Amino acid sequence: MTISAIPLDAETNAVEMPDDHRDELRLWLRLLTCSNLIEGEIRRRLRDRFNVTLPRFDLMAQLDKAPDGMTLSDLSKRMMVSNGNLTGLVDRLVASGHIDRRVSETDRRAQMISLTPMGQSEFRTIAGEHENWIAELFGGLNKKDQKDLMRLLAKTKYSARHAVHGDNE
Amino acid sequence: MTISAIPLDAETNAVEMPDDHRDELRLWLRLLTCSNLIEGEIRRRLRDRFNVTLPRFDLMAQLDKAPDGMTLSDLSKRMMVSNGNLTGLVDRLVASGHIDRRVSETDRRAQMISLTPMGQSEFRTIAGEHENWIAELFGGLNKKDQKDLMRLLAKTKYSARHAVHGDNE
DNA sequence: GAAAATTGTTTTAAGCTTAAAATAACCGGG
DNA sequence: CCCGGTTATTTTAAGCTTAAAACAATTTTC
Repeated sequence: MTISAIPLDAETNAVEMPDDHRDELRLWLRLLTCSNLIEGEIRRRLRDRFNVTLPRFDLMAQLDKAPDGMTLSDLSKRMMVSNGNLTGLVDRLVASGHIDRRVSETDRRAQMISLTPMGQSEFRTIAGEHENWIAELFGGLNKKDQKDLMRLLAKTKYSARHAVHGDNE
Repeated sequence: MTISAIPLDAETNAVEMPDDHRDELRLWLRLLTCSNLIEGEIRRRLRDRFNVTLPRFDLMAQLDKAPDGMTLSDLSKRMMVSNGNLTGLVDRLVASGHIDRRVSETDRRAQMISLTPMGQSEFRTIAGEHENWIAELFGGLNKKDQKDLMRLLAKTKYSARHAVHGDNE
């Protein structure tokens, strides 16, 4: 079967239009808009109501799941940010008394980072509110919408990862 | 009809669980992951292949759609970033010869920003590639998936906007 | 037409972010 | 034990981002 066997369909004015990817572009722009809209509102509320930034909150969320603490490298992988970024973030959270850093007992290069009691208590208060905000922001979607969106985003994530890493990782 | 008329269903162990919003939280985390994954890859490719940042590219994209130029305020609204942010971004793009700024003839406070011929030509090269990257990243979704996702994201956007602005705007 | 409100832009201070280079400690042979 | 490679972290330089304050020009209102 040669290429010429494929019949030309109604859309074959394709001479001046190598590939039309405008739909994908619009999809991406809409995804980005949603993400930015929600993230922006979360940042705003965290700042206004709890005087905390999103990166600080994210870091504390990771630590809350690891009662025994984590190293900077672990945090860096989990949060998908650079090591250097974390150095500064951790410095500021230590300074504000939310987290503790102590040199690992088994590896003098590494530091174990953990929430202070104050940090944990403050985080949990914020996290409770945060969960309500998210529910509010997604309030316009019914359970079926949520399920469908979840599935399509899983597919999107897989698709993007595939394109990013070329199958491996 | 009083509240007591509502029968207790199977899920009513709700005593220790005021509202369960974990599904929405997972949905949000997945949306964020998708967005960050794709945006990160786009940033990386823009930098590696064209030595340009995403904000610069976004700014040029706005200008490309407005041949007669735009003011900083217009750009600020379109791009949804702060004015102060734009001042710096524009400074750097003027310095690199991609855009022009001239005082508005009708309003001495305002400046008209527009692409230089070099800026436009460079932008269009990049934009072509960019569109292909997006198509590649979303390649795992068929047309129906894309249509469904588009619809659900529209709903999400509406829902979030509603929660952000409380109906108005 | 002058005061008041609004609009357009810049400055400032603080924090976030990255890549790349530097430093330091570990680990696995030989 | 020491050499080379790896891993953990920090530093550096540059750019992005914001909110708030400042300033300047325009428009509105009386």
